[in-house]
Amino acid sequence: MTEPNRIAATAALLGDPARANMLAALMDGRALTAKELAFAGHITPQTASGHLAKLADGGVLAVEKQGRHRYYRLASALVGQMLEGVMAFAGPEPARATTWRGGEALRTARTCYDHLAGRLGVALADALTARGHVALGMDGGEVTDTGAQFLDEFGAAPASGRRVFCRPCLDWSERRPHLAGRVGAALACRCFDLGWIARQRDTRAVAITAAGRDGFRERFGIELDG
Amino acid sequence: MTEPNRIAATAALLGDPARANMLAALMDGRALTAKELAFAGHITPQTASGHLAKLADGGVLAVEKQGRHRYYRLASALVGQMLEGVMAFAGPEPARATTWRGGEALRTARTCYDHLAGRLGVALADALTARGHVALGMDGGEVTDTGAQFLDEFGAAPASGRRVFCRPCLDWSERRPHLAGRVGAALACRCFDLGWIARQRDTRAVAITAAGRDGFRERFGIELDG
DNA sequence: CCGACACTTCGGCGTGGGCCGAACTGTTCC
DNA sequence: GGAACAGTTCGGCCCACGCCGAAGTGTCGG
Repeated sequence: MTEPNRIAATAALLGDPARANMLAALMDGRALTAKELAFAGHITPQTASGHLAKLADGGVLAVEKQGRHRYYRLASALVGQMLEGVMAFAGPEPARATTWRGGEALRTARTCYDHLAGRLGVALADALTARGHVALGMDGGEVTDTGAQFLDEFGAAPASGRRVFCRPCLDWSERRPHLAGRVGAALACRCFDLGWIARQRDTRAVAITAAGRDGFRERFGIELDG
Repeated sequence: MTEPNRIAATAALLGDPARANMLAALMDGRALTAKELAFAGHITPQTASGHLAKLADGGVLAVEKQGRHRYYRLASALVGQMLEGVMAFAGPEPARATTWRGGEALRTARTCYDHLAGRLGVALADALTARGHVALGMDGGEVTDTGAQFLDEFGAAPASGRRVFCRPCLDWSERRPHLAGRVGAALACRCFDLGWIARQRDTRAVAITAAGRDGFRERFGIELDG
């Protein structure tokens, strides 16, 4: 198969509404069962089964059998980045301000594959930038020495070693880059561990707990109205 | 339209072989006429016209009328990055080494939207890294002070100002990151201006000129066998 | 003005693929 | 063992969409 045809085959996998919905549901990095994904795709389990088989066959999803359940998840970080790329382009409804179902919660805080996005995500990036802990641009980003120290203290030290880069990820609701890559993943993971944020059923939106409200204010100076 | 549906609609645009071929032809950043794109997509002009209208309508392509010609090009850098993301995932034929039509030339040196890729692209990235001019990782990259000075002398200074980041772009043939973003674009542009490389008809592969062979050896220590 | 050319629109054909109901496989739990 | 449940496979329906030939619009050149 030629290269463009592989592109087409891959894109076609993402190009069906039911599959796109299922993939969007998996963008929070969790593994879901076939039934849950059928619900996410607004289709019956039989139909979902066919779609999931195609996605797995195409290397987009990885599947893990566990008893009578089958857990599907994005096959690799490359898949997450590919979807991010499409989302960054497809972006939010152009111009005309809409409030769609559950939109406000999603805009406030959500996960983006393995890191945080939405107003919380960009606020974190802004706070770390303002304090000189990270430098972030459209093209790339980097953790400074004080930043590495801060993250270490915070318990979100990315695997140490060479220079630590932050991959920027274009936020589709805020239209600005936020922290992704290893740094973003470590930060999000630590926030979950601290109980500052919590996943919710059937949505990528995350809830900010009372502890989180305090924590984000004290450690990052972030005040989220709402 | 909900967010996943916009993802699906966008991906569906890329998910047709004829359209994927046309987009691949546009990945070198040039603007092509409808007829040229019909050839690239292996379809008749009527069919191409329909596809191009859809792509333009979806914001993927920008069109410019010029006399009786219509020049189509990728609408924005976001489109290029989206396609890069899909290509990075769809990647080369898995494992089994194939030599496809024009494959060797493409593997040696090609353009990737607005920067250089292939063996030449990663060799440039390696050379600049080895000399401490840039630091590049999977997640991000940065131009050092000596690097900024070097690029300035070379005539490929990216718009100055704040810290200069390099966006890494996963090379689908070498499976390693090479220089993209503003830095990669400036570098590629300068190499074209110097006459070190030249575009070729009907392919994204670029030819390395005699001057280029010398130049890359002298300035970057790059010796390309072949 | 008229032919050549680039490109688009229209109309009709064919097929690929999404959809679901029904039936089948495999696991869990009592 | 049998009921309940997750998930898949099968078969048939149907529509969306890609395809091209033919015809229409607009631009260039003599």
